[in-house]
Amino acid sequence: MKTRVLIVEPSQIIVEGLVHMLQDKPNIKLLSPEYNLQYLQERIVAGKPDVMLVNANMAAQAVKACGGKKIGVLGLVYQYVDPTTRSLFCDIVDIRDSGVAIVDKIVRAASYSSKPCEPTTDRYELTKRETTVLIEVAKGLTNKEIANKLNVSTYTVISHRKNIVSKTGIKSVAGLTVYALLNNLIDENVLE
Amino acid sequence: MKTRVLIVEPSQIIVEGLVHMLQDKPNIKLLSPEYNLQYLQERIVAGKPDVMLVNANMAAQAVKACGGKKIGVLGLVYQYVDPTTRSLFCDIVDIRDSGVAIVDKIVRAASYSSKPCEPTTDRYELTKRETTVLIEVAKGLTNKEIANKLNVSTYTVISHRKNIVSKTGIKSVAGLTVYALLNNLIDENVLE
DNA sequence: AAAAAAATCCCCATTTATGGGGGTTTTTGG
DNA sequence: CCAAAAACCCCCATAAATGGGGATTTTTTT
Repeated sequence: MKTRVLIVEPSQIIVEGLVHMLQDKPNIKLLSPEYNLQYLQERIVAGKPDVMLVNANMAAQAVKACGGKKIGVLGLVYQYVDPTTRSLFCDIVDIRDSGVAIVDKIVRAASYSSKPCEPTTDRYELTKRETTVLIEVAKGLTNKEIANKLNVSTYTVISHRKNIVSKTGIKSVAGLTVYALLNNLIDENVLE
Repeated sequence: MKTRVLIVEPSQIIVEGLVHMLQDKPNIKLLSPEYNLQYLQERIVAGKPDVMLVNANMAAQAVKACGGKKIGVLGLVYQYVDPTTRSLFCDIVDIRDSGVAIVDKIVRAASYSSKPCEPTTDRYELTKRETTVLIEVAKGLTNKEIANKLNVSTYTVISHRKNIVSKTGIKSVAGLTVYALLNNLIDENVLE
């Protein structure tokens, strides 16, 4: 029986590429792809995919959308993905993977789907303020500069930073920067 | 007359995607794509492309390979590309661009190619030691830790860091981390 | 072999950051 | 309205980084 695959990916190039690489495989039935998350839940109900191949940046929403259903969720990765996000997926498809490798991962994910991808537990979450502070840290501002920008005392900024560190477990500015980058909190233009 | 386009991109998915998006366009003639840089120069001589669409990570080599020839070089970008690399290209094709946008950029790049893409001048360069220090900084190590790892005194590490700052103009650890990430000096696994 | 560049090392004063502790005031959700 | 969470503020000691200033020894290039 064919594995039903739903691709969820905003890039037309990649969707086209995947479709043309997978469409004639004997053990795969491609559902028509989704380019965004808007109607994902409806698509899942209607299409009954066994496996979803999802842009890694849409990780959390996609996993939520399949809400307990037995769907193997594969992350589609362009470049950098943090371990936390990675752990949401059964497996990772890298954009540089060969066609054979991708088919292989899809088939394996389908068998995975007997145990549904349970949303990972105990995920910390940063508060609004912590997130804004993190962003400024990742932009390279000092505590004093951040304090001025946010109109609070440096004590407050330091407090938030302590919380960020204890929640994420990341101590260094470098690590926090990567974290912010990976979570799309900042982009390449931070390099003044 | 059709614009001759050479795609240089290691990812099969992306190449397939681009080929299927571009192959039937009336004003574009696709040369068979290259997946790596090995025979690029020969391919350029043989195929006489007007435009090259090149993975941005291969920027420097690709521009060098077209050595003064009148070729419009477009950078193909997955995610993050630093301004310096960006400046090597006539224009940037983002992986999320639509088919129409890509065709448009190709056509414009073809007219560009009357003035050949001259490699940017005055590029500073980090020395070997500076680069290794930068990498460790971007991994989040302290000067002391770096000194131990490299078996030099912290004074030396600090010296190197001063040089890095004066050469790159980037003062913060956050900025240096982004820089290292963009230049593929470190990868996602830095998040312990 | 001489000059230039890279790599190494040192000191000092000042600024920032870290890690620990303690709080109060707003906001938010039930 | 009340409890919990978030946001805010403060102090201290220590660690680390920054921004100046030097210097010597290796390597590399000419």
